[in-house]
Amino acid sequence: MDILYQRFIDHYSGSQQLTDHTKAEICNHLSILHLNKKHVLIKENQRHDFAYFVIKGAVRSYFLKDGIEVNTWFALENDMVGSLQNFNDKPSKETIELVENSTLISINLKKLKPLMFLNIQISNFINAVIEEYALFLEKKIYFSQMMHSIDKYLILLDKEPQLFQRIPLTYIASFLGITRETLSRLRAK
Amino acid sequence: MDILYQRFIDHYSGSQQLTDHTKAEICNHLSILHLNKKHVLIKENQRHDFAYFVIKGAVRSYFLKDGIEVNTWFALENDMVGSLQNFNDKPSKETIELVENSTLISINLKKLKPLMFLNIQISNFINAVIEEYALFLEKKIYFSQMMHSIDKYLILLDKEPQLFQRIPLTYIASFLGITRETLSRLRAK
DNA sequence: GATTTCATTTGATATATGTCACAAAATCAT
DNA sequence: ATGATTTTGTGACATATATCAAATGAAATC
Repeated sequence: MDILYQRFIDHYSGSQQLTDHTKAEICNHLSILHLNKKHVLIKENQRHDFAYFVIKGAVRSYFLKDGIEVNTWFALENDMVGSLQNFNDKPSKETIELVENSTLISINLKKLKPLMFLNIQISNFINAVIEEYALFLEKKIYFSQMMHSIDKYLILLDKEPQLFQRIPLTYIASFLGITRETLSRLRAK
Repeated sequence: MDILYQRFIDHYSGSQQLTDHTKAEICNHLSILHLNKKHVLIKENQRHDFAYFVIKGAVRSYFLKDGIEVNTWFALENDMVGSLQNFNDKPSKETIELVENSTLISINLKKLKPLMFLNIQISNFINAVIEEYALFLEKKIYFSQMMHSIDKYLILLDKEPQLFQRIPLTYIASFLGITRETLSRLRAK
């Protein structure tokens, strides 16, 4: 098995030991991709069969609100990107686009998902992926309830300093829910 | 099987047909509770073994930020409340408290969770619960990214009108991330 | 390396929301 | 019912952030 696939599987198998057979079944639905900056993985309002795991690179998610891009998050190495909507055969609410030239693993959800009704290890594996995602969303919500944007800025700077090296401030400001001018002024301190 | 248990199980079994044996296994870990307004189901920073499904009543979740309650959501009939943290044996980040006298089903996570490694139907059942929760969180985040609070107010009024009948405006304002004074002024239009 | 494009910073002003103080209304407990 | 408590509404003013405009700085393209 490719070492990159191993890395993806290890990242989500947690306490559970997967048999070689299960690992092979999962790998059947994985592929490695090399794609360039600005490439769009998932388009808002479209159905897609794939989710992606970032091996190397940076990715952003955003949706359009009154014609303006609202950035919702940034994924770096070992993060998973995709849409739970897609997992349920519904159109994505977000566009997902590369911010750097990146190496990704694509996961064929359409083919992997039905296996969860046949293979309990795969069911628990998918469970782990969704659970990690839900914990991540909880953190984001907690964060978004901070009243002052200066607090949000400082926490983000503390918890995710890499973002400020790799993601344009315009996108970060949008994620924080403020204009780029305001972010610039907060930083001038 | 109690009809209320049936209602809870049906709500999450979705496409999947559960055998009577599986249903019985789940029911072993359910109980019905009648509790009064202000009763605290889950305390911030404490571990708990239970999640709850609202049969009748209203519940709020909040955490303390600089000594101030920040309300994070309100659950009504057929909603599930609890903490993913508890599901992973970690202390809850939120306090969950009844806003009305309520009837609830308690779910013993500590005992139910290990069964997901033994019974694939239970694994998929738990999967459905967590997935619905994650979709709900996604909606909340989308909502929280609305820039103007007037938009948030109007959307909430449209999508969740019952909240305004049953949940004090102070709590709703806190959830919207504005003061009660500001909410009061928005409403005066 | 020069040119174009994109990202960031700074300034002046307008607007939205917060804060504090208090009044009015609704709800609760006795 | 009555008074006490909680919830909601209104006013005056302070502050944070948005908006618009322009300058500077950095990165990509040729």
